[in-house]
Amino acid sequence: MPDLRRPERTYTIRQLCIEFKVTPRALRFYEDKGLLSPAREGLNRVYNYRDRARLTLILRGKRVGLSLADIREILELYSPDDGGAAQAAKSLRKFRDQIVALEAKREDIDHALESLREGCAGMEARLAKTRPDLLPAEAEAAQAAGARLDAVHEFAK
Amino acid sequence: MPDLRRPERTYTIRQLCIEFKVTPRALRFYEDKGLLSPAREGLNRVYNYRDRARLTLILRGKRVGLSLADIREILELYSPDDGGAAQAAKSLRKFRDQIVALEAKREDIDHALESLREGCAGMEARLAKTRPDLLPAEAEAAQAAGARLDAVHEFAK
DNA sequence: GTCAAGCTTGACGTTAACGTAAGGGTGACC
DNA sequence: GGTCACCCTTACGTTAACGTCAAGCTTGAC
Repeated sequence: MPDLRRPERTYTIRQLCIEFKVTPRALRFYEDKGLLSPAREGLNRVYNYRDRARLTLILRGKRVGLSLADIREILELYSPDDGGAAQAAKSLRKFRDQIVALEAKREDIDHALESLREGCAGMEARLAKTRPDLLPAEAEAAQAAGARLDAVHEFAK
Repeated sequence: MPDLRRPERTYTIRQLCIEFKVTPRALRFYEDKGLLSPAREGLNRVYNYRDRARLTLILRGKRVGLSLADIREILELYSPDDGGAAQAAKSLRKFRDQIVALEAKREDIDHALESLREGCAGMEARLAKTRPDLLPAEAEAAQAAGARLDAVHEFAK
């Protein structure tokens, strides 16, 4: 029984599905869209280590909000199919575009987290006054840090 | 002509649409889904400062990949409609859930950015060997930092 | 030999988040 | 008084990313 991550290992569709908690339909769909292209054994799909790596990238891309089309573009950037220096220069531009877009997303997330944390602190302060018994254990730290009740209302910017 | 951000200001649907680069249809849709509820002047919608603030939150939520349903839940957390301490405790849990989810997303973005930057560096190194003339201006820094060509292939994890 | 498990390819259904067109009201301007 | 330029509602269309059957092949277990 080989290590689940040994490079020479191969996977059935179901094995990958279980590992990554997706459905066979999804994997076939990604294949349809050109994001995966596993080998075949007769009719059956056989995924190898590279396919598995691509899948992790696909799912990560999805989690950060990229469309399958975007993800496909990125995956194509990594495959040295090439087409000459002009193509490479174009790829480089796309890489940079994606980096800029993701950095913006990171900013948004940071803002959102800040708002949420403020709202959270407000809630904790409020609960601390009325029903401290309902507070989760680690909330005292937030209180000690000086949570202000009116933070609830500062949700805009 | 009042300051565009004075709290007492109101906005027509079109004004908000232009400012935030969305369509009237989108704003009406958000209203349909319970994320906005502007006042009316006859039939016409009249948005105030609070509505505008909610809209910024809605769009930010969208950019970080939340569904309108998620965003609505969060918005409801901020409105002190209340319902007692039990309700507040529930809200607090939801706040924390969202925070945890967003932190995970941040992690994903950081991973993705790392991969992209490696790929980018690989591309730059490659171009530097073949057609340095096609390189954008600031690329030398990356070269000096020791970009390795085979980084292109380390896209998995 | 047949039965269930797991694979395959269609092909139609579904949900979210709007787009788009149809039809109609109101006020301002020339 | 016609024609913009807005605004409204209703309703059907669209795209992405699958879900959900349906029908059929293979293969090991009993």
